[in-house]
Amino acid sequence: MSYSIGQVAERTGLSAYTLRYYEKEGLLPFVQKNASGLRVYSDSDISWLSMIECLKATGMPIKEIRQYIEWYKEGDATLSKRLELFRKRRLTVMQELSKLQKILGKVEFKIRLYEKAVAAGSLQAVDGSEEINQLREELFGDPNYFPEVEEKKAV
Amino acid sequence: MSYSIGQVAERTGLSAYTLRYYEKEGLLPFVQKNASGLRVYSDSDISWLSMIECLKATGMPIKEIRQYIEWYKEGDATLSKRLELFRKRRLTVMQELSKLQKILGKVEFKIRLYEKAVAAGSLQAVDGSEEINQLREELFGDPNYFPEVEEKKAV
DNA sequence: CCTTGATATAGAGTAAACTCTAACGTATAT
DNA sequence: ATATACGTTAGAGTTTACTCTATATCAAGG
Repeated sequence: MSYSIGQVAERTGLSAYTLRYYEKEGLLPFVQKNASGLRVYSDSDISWLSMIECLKATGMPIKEIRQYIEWYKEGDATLSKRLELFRKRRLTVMQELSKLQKILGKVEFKIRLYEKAVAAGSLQAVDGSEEINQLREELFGDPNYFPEVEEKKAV
Repeated sequence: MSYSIGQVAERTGLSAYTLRYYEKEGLLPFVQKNASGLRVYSDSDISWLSMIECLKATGMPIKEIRQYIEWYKEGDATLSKRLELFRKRRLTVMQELSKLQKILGKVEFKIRLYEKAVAAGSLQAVDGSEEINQLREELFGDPNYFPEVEEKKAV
């Protein structure tokens, strides 16, 4: 099947502006144009977009995604570079997952705190309480925790 | 304890530029200045920074963090607004976690694919294979999956 | 043929979150 | 007391990823 830019925009949730921008940035080197210069997207282009969105979701900037696509175009000589790239992405995603788990714990602590505060009609009445302090201790240990700095200390 | 801007930068991993920027944006309304105009940070300011970094990690923009801080300054009248804010943050983080889990699956699929390709010395030799196609099917169903669009369909 | 709507290009504009510069004041160790 | 490091402000600059504008061409129905 083949698709117009509008159809691809509809299907992917990206705007036509964004699709042209991606192409200009070298992320979609395989999109064809017809005799009148209109873009014609194939199913393969849709797959590429799906992969691009995946890499973007791992926190990868557009420049690096272009690098991956250039490696792809260079063929089997770059297989191990691409493997290494995906391994790095896996590490990034796993770190982000564990960071977000901790963040979720902190947010849930705040929800419990504010549920109590709303019930009591006052934040001060509950913030220093035994129960809340113990919970805070369990969740954080150090109440002022800066993960970025901890990582540097660990290295 | 009290700290200079440089000490806070060291401790939090944020630059002094960023700390001043946060203050200008209304995120740190409690930082004091001494007689000569130098900033003096307290432990409470460090706690606020820890909370700000937490909210930022949930994907919250600075404008909305300022809103939260303004609600805090308004006192107990805004308790339920703040509770609602944290509940929304919890939802956002949970959605991001589940998105990242899916992304991780896709990245791990690519790693397996490229491990085989590196071993075979060729991507084509493995990409269409039974084993890989089955794995792809199990992992994705639809090979071109656009979560943002799916969400819209679901609503 | 004409209108309407989609698409083309080049290039300007936007938003967020920093990041830095310039010119000047403060703190402290020799 | 003076060099050096650290801090102040206002405001300009940067980066990323879009997002839009202006102007022109293309496609399809009446």
